[in-house]
Amino acid sequence: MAQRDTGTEQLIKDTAKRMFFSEGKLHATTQDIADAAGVNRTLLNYYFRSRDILFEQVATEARAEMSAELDFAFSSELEFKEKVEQLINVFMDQAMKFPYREMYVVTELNRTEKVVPEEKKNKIRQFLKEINAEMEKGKIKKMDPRQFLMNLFALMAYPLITNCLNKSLYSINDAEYHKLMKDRKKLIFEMIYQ
Amino acid sequence: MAQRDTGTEQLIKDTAKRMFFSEGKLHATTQDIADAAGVNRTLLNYYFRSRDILFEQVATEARAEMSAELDFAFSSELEFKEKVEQLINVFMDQAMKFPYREMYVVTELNRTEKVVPEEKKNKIRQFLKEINAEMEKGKIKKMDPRQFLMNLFALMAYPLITNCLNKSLYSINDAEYHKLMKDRKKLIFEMIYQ
DNA sequence: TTGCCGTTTAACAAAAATGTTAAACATTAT
DNA sequence: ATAATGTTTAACATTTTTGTTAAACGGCAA
Repeated sequence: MAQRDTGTEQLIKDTAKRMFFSEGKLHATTQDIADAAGVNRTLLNYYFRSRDILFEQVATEARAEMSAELDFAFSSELEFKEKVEQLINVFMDQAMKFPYREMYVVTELNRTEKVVPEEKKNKIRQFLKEINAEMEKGKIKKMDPRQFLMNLFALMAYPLITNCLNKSLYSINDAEYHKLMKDRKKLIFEMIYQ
Repeated sequence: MAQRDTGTEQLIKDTAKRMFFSEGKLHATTQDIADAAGVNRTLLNYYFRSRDILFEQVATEARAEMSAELDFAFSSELEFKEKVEQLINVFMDQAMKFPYREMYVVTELNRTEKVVPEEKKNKIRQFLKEINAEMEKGKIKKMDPRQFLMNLFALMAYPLITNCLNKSLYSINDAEYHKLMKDRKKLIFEMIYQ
């Protein structure tokens, strides 16, 4: 059998991801995506059968990619301090590429009433314990470990979500913004870890 | 002439705001809003002529409300420290009511390519100077004042945007979440101001 | 009452977005 | 070459969402 695979299916998915996650075009229609990918809209139906299936697939892969990132950092064998450092690095690099991905996943959660699988909750619980242990050791400021985690993710994700607004507010271009975000990695670490 | 004013126009706007800003239902259609408001969909056209006009009006009012909040805190006559304290209070109270409002404004900015008026940029610049002065005085940790501002807003806004996810992750209910957010005010202040 | 006028409704119309089909196209194996 | 098969396209159909119209309703003033 001839498996031709012109890469169109992947192109469509990548284009959808770029529009949703990089450009924040949350209202993109199938036509918008087809145009951006430079293909006929019918191909979206040919490859994915329906808009909903395409969108669901994109969302599922996004969740999986994020999970993989976080798991990588959460369950590495490093010391807590290095683990946090790695988490910041990995997460922010990804968030710089796909600033709206997390927001997409979050609002998707809102819309579809999906639940977080128990397995992931366990990983979080495990990490919360590690945070707590580090606090007991006096390495980081004592607080509710959940607050610590929220702080960490807030500091990483938020400035990238508000990318556009910030560039406008501070009258800076992409390059300057990029530098600001790169500097942020260190700054967040110092702020969190003190 | 008889001005009857049954309050329907306001009801529709308030319902739209609630769905967008409180419930995060960004994909709500006119029918969704009419249903939620318990009115006939035609009334949306009667009062606002078109969906776009209604949405634009809602977005404009949202921007104005946020501006008002921030101006109130930014240009008060308080000392810097108290100003920050007030900002946290005002902003977080609002963000607890309308967790998705800021995100709506931001993505709207993304979609419509609106620019931030010079007047607002000036207010920010002014505040950045104050931040800088406070750093010079050694009251707060030295860093790029823009990073300071991003930190502040990140810590305030993000956990409320990810409301749903957090409640699920930490297996907590609305009341507990509310308490967590209340505690956060103090925590953010300490973290920022140290 | 009766007519006015703002409000509300239902039925219809138009537009936008999505989905389906059949045929054209292109590559590979035979 | 040509049959087979995966890919792409255009035309059409359906569904969803939005917009319009005319008529009904209801309070109030003349």
